[in-house]
Amino acid sequence: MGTAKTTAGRPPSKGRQRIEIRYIEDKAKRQVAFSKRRTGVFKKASEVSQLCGAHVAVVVFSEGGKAFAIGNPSVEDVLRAYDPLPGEEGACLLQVEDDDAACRWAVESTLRQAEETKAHVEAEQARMNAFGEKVMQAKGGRLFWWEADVEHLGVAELPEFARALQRLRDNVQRHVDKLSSDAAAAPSPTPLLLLQ
Amino acid sequence: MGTAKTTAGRPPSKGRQRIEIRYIEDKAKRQVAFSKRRTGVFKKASEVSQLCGAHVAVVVFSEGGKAFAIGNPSVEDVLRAYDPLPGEEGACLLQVEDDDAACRWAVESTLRQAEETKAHVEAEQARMNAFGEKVMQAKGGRLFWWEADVEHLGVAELPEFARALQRLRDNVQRHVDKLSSDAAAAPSPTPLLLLQ
DNA sequence: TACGCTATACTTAGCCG
DNA sequence: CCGGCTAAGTATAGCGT
Repeated sequence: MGTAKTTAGRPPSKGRQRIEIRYIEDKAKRQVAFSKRRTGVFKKASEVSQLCGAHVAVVVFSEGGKAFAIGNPSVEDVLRAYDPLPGEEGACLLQVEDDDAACRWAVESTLRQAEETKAHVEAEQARMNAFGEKVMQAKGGRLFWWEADVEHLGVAELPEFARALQRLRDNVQRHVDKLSSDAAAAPSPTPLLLLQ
Repeated sequence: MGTAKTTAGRPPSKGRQRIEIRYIEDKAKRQVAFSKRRTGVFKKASEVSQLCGAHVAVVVFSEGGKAFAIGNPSVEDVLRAYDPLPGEEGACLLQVEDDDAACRWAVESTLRQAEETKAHVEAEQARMNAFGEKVMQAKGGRLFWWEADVEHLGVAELPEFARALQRLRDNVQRHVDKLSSDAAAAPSPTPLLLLQ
């Protein structure tokens, strides 16, 4: 008895232990975990792709800056479809009143999207403009996108989101006011910010 | 006894059954599997990110053309790092996994690649849906769909839109309150990180 | 269509070679 | 670093609500 671990010389392996999903401080363990889990994620991704005929791309950068990627039909194709990879956007002018980092990110994305496929976007907008239906609902017969999203937001992101909405609402109000009074003036008094 | 294996009125559930990793013909099952597994992949990806401090991006297109994505620090950041911009020398070593699995789907999906061309166009639409799903709050972008709609909407429709936004904001506020009280009750130091 | 449940298949932490 | 082993933790297929 005592510490009799049984199996005399070899402990029967403690088997998988529960771990917290926090940064693994131990470098060796971290690297092993990365290797194993990266494989796991890739496998899962491939399964989704095969089982559901979905197009997927996964890109992972290790801390060492090494990149690993997998994709169906190919990483490039999927990423390109998701975002027409930047390159010739150049500088763009747009109205911005927030210097928040998140805002910049969003704006950049939006710009790329608009620049690259303005026509498609407009076509889609025309469809969404079925405002008579409701400013666009999520496709899956879900609630409005904002309702669904709010529930998925983390507590840290909510305040920022709330602020964003406030600004958006103000924007709308501005448009209302503009349309109510007059729409002949040219948009010049608006502060312009240069983003790249 | 006889066939009495049904535990009276409730079958004891067959539990998880083994399935082949091949395209699920049954549309309903396929959709369910997609939904569940997409969540699973995202979770795994986020775990790799957290545990190993790795940057990761996952983009998934459902057959319906709906896009889903997650990324740390952000999908765009990771993708941009992955794809060396013409002029911005990405000094990152690129190592594409040449796994057996990888090749397999690539081959199989090559057949669907033909239709992929069309998917490119639909991608724009999908991308916007993705934004909705992930709540990318583009604040000042002038060309974001809702903004564009606003400009095209008549005076009569704006109030309704504004109301919708108001409702949204209230929704957020409610959620914030809820999370705040929860946080106060439970001293959980981890509110919820990014990555769904 | 989206969840919740249960039994199981699958993934993987800890070790060793 | 890669691969194998074991046992325990997770993800999920099939159903029901």
